[in-house]
Amino acid sequence: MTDLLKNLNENQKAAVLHTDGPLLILAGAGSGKTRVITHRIAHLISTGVKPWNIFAVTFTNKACEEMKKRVMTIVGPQGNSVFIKTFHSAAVYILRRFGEDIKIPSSFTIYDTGDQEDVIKRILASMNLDPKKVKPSMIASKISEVKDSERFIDGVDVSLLLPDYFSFNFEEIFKKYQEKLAENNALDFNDLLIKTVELLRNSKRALTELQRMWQYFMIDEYQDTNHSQYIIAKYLASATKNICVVGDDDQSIYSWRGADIRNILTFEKDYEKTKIITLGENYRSSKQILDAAYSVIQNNGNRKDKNIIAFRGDGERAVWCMANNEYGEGEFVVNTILSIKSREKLKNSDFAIFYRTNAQSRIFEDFLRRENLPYRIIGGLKFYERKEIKDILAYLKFLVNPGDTVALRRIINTPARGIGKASQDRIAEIAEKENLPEWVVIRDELMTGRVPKGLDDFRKIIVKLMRMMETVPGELTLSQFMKSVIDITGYRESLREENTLESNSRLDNLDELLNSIYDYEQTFPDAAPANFIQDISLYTSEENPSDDPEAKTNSITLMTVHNAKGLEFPVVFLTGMEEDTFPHKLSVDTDEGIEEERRLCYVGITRAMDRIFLTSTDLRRSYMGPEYKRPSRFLSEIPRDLLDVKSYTSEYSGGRDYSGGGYSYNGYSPQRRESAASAAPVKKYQLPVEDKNSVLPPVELAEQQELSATGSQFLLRERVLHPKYGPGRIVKIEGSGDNIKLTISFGITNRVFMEKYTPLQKMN
DNA sequence: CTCACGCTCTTTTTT
DNA sequence: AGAGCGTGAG
Repeated sequence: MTDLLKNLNENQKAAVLHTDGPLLILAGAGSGKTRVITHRIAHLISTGVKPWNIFAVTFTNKACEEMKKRVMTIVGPQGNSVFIKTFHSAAVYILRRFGEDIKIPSSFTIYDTGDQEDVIKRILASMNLDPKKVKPSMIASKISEVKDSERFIDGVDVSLLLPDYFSFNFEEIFKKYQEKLAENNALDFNDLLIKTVELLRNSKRALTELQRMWQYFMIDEYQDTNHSQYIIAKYLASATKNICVVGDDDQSIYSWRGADIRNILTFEKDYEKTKIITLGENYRSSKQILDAAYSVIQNNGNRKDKNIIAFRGDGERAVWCMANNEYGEGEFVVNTILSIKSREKLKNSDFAIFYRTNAQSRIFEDFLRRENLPYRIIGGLKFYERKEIKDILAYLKFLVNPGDTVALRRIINTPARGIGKASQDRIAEIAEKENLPEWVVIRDELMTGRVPKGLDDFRKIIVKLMRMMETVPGELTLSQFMKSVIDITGYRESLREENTLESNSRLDNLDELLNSIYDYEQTFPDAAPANFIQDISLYTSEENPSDDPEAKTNSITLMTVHNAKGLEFPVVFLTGMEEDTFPHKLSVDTDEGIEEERRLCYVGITRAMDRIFLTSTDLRRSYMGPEYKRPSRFLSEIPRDLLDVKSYTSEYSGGRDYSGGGYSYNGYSPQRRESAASAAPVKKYQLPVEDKNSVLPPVELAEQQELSATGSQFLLRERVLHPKYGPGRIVKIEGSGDNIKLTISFGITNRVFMEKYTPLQKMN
């Protein structure tokens, strides 16, 4: 067992050896935190603690997976018996076992954000509120915010928690929402935690039982816990007080979700005789990277200053590359990857591209595909959020829980059976009047008047599937049953008939779903449909289930900075380092907002082991049109001697253009070209000729603008007056002679005209 | 009732 | 650039 401690420093050792009593580990980035946790688990087991007596929770699915993997490598198969979960899945486990004590049937389903919004939409409709003026997503996040709040969890009435500035009755919506969920036997993400708190408060039996089972607690990312998570931990650990929490206030990035940084700052007050251990040595990043990261985070006022010691040598300087636009940024990133790969023996999986928002991923994907570089995206468009997957899972949800009207609405006319809105409303009406579930109205054929033919089909399909499901698992495996669901409902058939590119990809996705169910039942052979449904809802942040392991290890990773927490890569690209992108526009108004963005930036930089590239653009297109960008303030917080500044200009524009006069200019004039040492352009793309000039050139390059060689009487970028559309600007000239086509931008929209037939007037 | 088309609005991070 | 909605034809 001395082996276990061999590769640890003094503080890490102390943390591993302190097994009994409260322990607070302040673990800076790269300080070997996960290592300590896993070794600590191994050490506990080696001293005779049973694996199933250990409870370890992390915050995200990915971190959880990582921890499981690493525990398994150290302790072997008995690692399987250690309870390692996310907070939410731990809550599901607890509620499934003991929820009956507070009247939560164990068959409850979990509503994700989409389901929540469906419920809210229907409530808004019933209250005659315009979903355009009152956005369901806004209501959903407000509801979530209330439910996350400390006072709500401590029992304060909703009416006292609501701001009074709403033009509508929020309280009524809230109450109806809660009723609807109860009616549907559903819990949302907040409920999982809240109900667990309620259970632990009210069920002595549950608490005793759980406390007997779990005697050692470990909570990772403690700075990200919200109030209910804090309470849950407190209840569970109250018997033994063997609680070890790990965190770093500099990496708190979830306050918008109710995470309360005070939980870590006051831990020592909550638990008497807390032992505090600081892990201040960074083993991950080379010194220059660490210094850059540190120079950023130092600008936060509200933090405990810590002395982070770089263990590694100086390494390479951080690079800041200013690109002319997002295509330049994408090209720079991909070129740099190719260039590094050609010089150094690095695998694709050694590279990661981070961005602030998921929407930024697309351009990187395009460039990576172009170069045939395999990549995988974490988060973003999630597999289980695809329409066809949600549809089929909605069938299963409904079969398991026929009270789930959200699922019913989803499937009743999917595929189309001629049961339209009118019929659906009538069913709901009858159900309301007779005080029966909607499904019973359908099942017992209580509908009067004109009954759509398809309704009878639907009834038969559901009854048949319900009978079939009774034989699962047993006669039928879950995956066999799900295959039947896809077939019997006619879903597969309707996609086959469509026979488009899209429908075929949907069919593929359904096969992937069946594969993932098959995998699931290998792990849990006795799993009933209900268990599967419950597990799957929490699985949403997982990547595509069919990603084969090979691809996983040989792919470049793309993800948001939030998703990057806890991970590390030899080469990191932190992209979109512009004001209003990172820090994000919606966070810049408050000091707290800025500080959280800064912590996020710190998290991003400290993921890098050997090299970090920060990129910004001068001009970025969004759906609002092109916008001039100023470099992120975080860049200016890094001293110049820690930054290698480059610039990169791409002529590629993705076949689109930036022109049209309508872009906003927020006062920044790019005066950077003097340092224009172009970075590692390994390879220029073959550009379609007509794309060549379609990027609006930077101001100082404007004079280099070539004259159009097509024989047009107009010049590129010339201002013209169109008789019908008014003033515009020529952004593209194609063809020659009588066949010249002009693309003219009028603010947001572009239109193409034949020069010959269009009476344009020059405007200069 | 369904489908297709065109219009509008979209602006963060995740369990 | 894309989703979601309303409208109008079949």
